[in-house]
Parts: sequence; structure tokens; C-alpha cells
Amino acid sequence: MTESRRLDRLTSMMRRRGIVLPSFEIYGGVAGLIDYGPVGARIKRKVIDAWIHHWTSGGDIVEIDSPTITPKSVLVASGHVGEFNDHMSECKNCKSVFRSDHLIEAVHPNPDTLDGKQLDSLIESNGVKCPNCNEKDWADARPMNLMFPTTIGAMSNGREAYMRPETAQGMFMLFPSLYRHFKQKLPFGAVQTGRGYRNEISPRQGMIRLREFNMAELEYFIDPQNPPSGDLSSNKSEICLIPDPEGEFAGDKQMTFEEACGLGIIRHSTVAWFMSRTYGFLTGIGIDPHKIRFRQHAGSEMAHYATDCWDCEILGEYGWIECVGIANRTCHDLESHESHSGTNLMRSWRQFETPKKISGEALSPVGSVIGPIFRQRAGEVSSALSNLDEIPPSFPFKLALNDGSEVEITNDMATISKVDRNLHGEWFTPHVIEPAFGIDRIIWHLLDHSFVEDGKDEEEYVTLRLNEAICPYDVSIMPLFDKDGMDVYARSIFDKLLAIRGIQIDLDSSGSIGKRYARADEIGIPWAVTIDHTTLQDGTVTIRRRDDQVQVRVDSDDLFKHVSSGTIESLF
RNA sequence: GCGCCUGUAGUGAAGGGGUUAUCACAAGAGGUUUCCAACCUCUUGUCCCGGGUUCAAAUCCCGGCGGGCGCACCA
Repeated sequence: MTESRRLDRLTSMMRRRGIVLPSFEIYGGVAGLIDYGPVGARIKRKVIDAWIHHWTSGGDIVEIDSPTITPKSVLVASGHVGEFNDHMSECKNCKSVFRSDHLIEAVHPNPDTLDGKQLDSLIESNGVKCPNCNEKDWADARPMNLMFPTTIGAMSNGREAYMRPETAQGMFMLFPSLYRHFKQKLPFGAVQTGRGYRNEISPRQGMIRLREFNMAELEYFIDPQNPPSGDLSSNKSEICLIPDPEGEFAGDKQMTFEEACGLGIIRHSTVAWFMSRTYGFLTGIGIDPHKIRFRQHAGSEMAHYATDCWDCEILGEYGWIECVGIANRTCHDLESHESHSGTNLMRSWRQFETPKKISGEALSPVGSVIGPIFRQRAGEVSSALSNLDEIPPSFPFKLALNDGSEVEITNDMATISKVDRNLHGEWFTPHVIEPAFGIDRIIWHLLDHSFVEDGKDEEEYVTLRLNEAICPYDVSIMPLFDKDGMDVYARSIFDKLLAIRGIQIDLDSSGSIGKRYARADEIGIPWAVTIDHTTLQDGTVTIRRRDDQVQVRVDSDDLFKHVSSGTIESLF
């Protein structure tokens, strides 16, 4: 039983039992696209439900839902269009492919601002050699667009759009609505689960790198001057932390979140709080706590929008895989959307404890003089005058306009007036802390960590020790014999349990009872209820616990009660 | 995108120019007082797709698609 074969056995089982399968297989399949089968879709639903509940149960976070089709302008503002239109250069000699901007990093301060032709000419003029074979024979740079383009509108004059590469932009678009919903008080957050799309060059590793994938993202809006944090001391677990290798705390650490935050390893208290709650979520649905670590991004690998980022990595058959990214996105997105869209709604009001007294002098433009002199430009001159921070000591003076030109202002064009008022607060752009979860990757690791092969002797016996919160079926009903009235009795229990909202029940009457237990164990059904001869006499059934095969006999009424309340465990 | 390896029932495998493609497990029907993958009978179901070579291709060749690994990429 070598470890690499375990991966094969797990993926075979997932196909065979309808958990996760390649998509469109009868047409040859498509790399990077997967289906969740009948069993897998149940697991996925439960993981997402658990995730939504985990974050919204505090009352300060709400769920939203926005389109996957996103107009280009939104993604220009977010930076994705620029970031995603990287160019690739191919060495004609050895066929190696490199990012064009990386090739000329040494000779240009901002290579990612260049277009294809500029990149080619710089590569040519600087004689850049292929890092692989040292030749200088480059093909023209080709854009590598990692977003799926589409068009809104069926006709040729449709609007350019992309399938969203992340769900986060939906939360930013709704910031004004969220701000009103939360009575204009920070902090608050919004979550969204749904599909994201990235046209990966080469998807690999099963459900780890997909082209269409399930994300669950949370944007938590805070006042940067008053960053909130929950009670970190409630989590006593020692966590594996890998701080920024270029920073002062380089080197693996093992400590609580509270300690790491106190020492400044985690730089932001709100980030620390979300790391702790992320840890709580993952372990709560069945991720092995010993296979979780948090790795801080070095400055050089940080996403274009983030100033501090921790990846939560989970260990599985593919090694350590990033499953959650917790980033401090600061005010980047809201500010960028405000300037690109021209709105002024992406802000929050910060009330001063005591109003600030503003007294000073201000220039008031005299319209009747400015108008005739500057004509079309009069409006611009007036607003430039009003916005002057410092009043020049004497007239006339040169006033700079937005277009770069200067005009002369004489003393008849403006009057100086005294200003006295109280400032009760100020507008600012909230900062955003974003935990972003890769749901498919988390599901993979849940399956990986639950997949236990512990057959006696030579025989392999597979149990999927899934946490009850995410099991595909809650209970499997098994008539010991599929006759003599046991079949009818089983059916009646099946129907009655199925009627309970949110409960999924499996009914299995084929094959020997041992085989049925094995089938149920393999897809992680935690409880098996058996109807036998005694049931027909006194209405009691046996309940078998998946993880240790222990059975108890209870009245079927008690079964209904405990299934409804999710307290079967208390019967043991 | 590149290189190497690879693709046979639901799953895992054997076969490697020539009768009707083989096996195990799984699945379906029936039988068996059947509580931890028991047994018996019967049944269903497979050569990734497209070209080429050949009298004959699952087998050899080419291309595509998919998978694994390495390089590159992974906001």
C-alpha cells in the first residue's frame, strides 16, 4: 500500500461512488472542469452551508449574490484586466515559454505596463537571452488572458465582459447598499459563494487547479484607524505559522494566534481574528488540525491589491496546497472603483468624538469677473480657486489648473472671507480584510483526511470518516431482510425521516448486511439503522455508528426525535 | 505551451496485427433465518476520438482529446 497509490484509490473511489468525476467525459472530457455527482454535490452543499452559517451567525456579516458575467470596466478598475493580460514570449530554439515582463525586469522599472510591441522591442534591443538555452531567438510576445472573455448583447455592438475571476467584486459593487443595510456603521461584512473562472494554461492535480471553480469569499469592511478584533485568547491551539521569509520573523513558528498577533508576526489584529476563525471553520468541518499551516506571503509574491496576505495551506496527497487566502486589501478596491466609476459612495463617515473647530480664510471666486475673462475655462478656474489649500500671500498670483496650465489671478477675481465652522467628522475609504476560500480544494482535503483504509489482514476496508456536518447522507436505512414485512417497515421509516427538512436518507436493501455497511462506510454515512425481526415485534431498531461499528437498540420514535435534533450521538 | 510516459466494462487490471477481447471487484434479477464486503445461479456492460498502413488494427503510424510526471505558468 504505497502512498502514491492511495491517491489513485481515492480518486477511483470518488468516480465510482459519484462524488467527483471528470466533466463531459463522453465527449472526451475537458481539462480543468469537474462534476460533483449525486454524493459529491450533497457534500459540497453542506460545506457551503456550513461556511455561510459560520460567518453570518455573528450578525455583522450578510450574504449577497451577484452575477458571474462582469463588465470589463469593473475588472479594469479592480486591476484584473491589466494583471491578466500578461504577455508570454517563446524561445524559438528550445520552445521554453516565459512571461515577457519577467524577461526585461532588469532593464525596465514597470515592465507590466508595456504592450506586446514594446515588450518585443525591449527584449530585442537589450539582447535578452533565454534563461533556459541562452539563445536570443524570441517569437513575438503573445497576450495570455487568464479570464474568459464574453460579450453582453447578442449583436456586434455588445459590451465587452468577462466571466468573473473572483466573487469579491460583487461585494464591492454592493458596498453602498451594504453600508445602508448596516445603518452606516463599520465594521460589517458580506459573503458570497459561487463560481469563479480562470482560463488556466495547464490545469493539473484533479480538483486542485480548475478552470471553473467554487469560491467562497468574505469582504470585511473596517475603519483602518480602529481595526476590530475578536477574542483571540479563546483559541488555545498552537498553529504552524510561516512568516514572511524576507521579514524579521523568518522561520517556522508554532504558537497561538494570540501570541503571533502580540509579537507582530501577524501584522493586523483583524487579519489575526479572521485567521483564527478560518482555523475554527476548517477544523470544525473535519480538516485535520495537524495538517493546517498559515504561510505569510513575501512582498514579492503579493497579489496586486494586497498589502499583507496569509495563505492557509492544507496538507494532502498533493502536498501543501493553498486553500484559503486571507488578505488585507486595504482601500484598494473601493478607492479604485470610486475613481474609475466617478461615484462618491464608496466611503464611510467617521464621527469625531469632539467636533473640530475649523477657522481660517478661504478664497471665494467672483464669478462676474472670472466669467468674462476666462469664458469656457471659468468654471475650472473657480473650482481651482475654491480648492486652494493655502491662500497666497499677495495678488496677483499664478494658479495651476488641472490640465497643467497656469492662469494669473488678480485681486478683483476673488474675495477673502473668514471661515468658522465645526467639523463633526470626515469621510474615508474603509479598508477590507478578505478571507477567500477555495471550496473545491477544501472538499478535496476533507475527503483526503477522511479516507481511512484500515482493513484487517489483506483486505482493504475503506471508511470515509466525514464529519457529520458534511456527510452526504445522514442515515442509511437497512432492512435485514428485504421481505417478511421488514421491507415495508424500512420504507415507512425511510419516508418519515426523509420528510424532516435538511435531512438526507439512504435506503439500501441489496446484498448482505455487511456489504451494505461497507457501502455506507465508503461514502461516509455516519449512522446505519437496521430493521430486523425484533423491530417487527416491538418497534425498536438498531443504530450502528460508522466509526467504531458499535450498535445500540432504540425505539423508532426515539430515532425520529434524535435525527430531527441531530443528537444521535447522545444515544451511545 | 514544451518534453517524457499514458488511455481496454462503473472501478482496477491482462491481452499487443488474425475466431465471439480476458479476469477480479462493482451493478441488476433470483435463491439462501443474511448483523459487518459470505455463497450459488443467471444477467448487463469495455478497446478515448479521427485519419492512415494492412486482406485484416484494441494492437503499428500520425493528429486531436483526456490523464500522470517534469519545465514554464498559477493575479
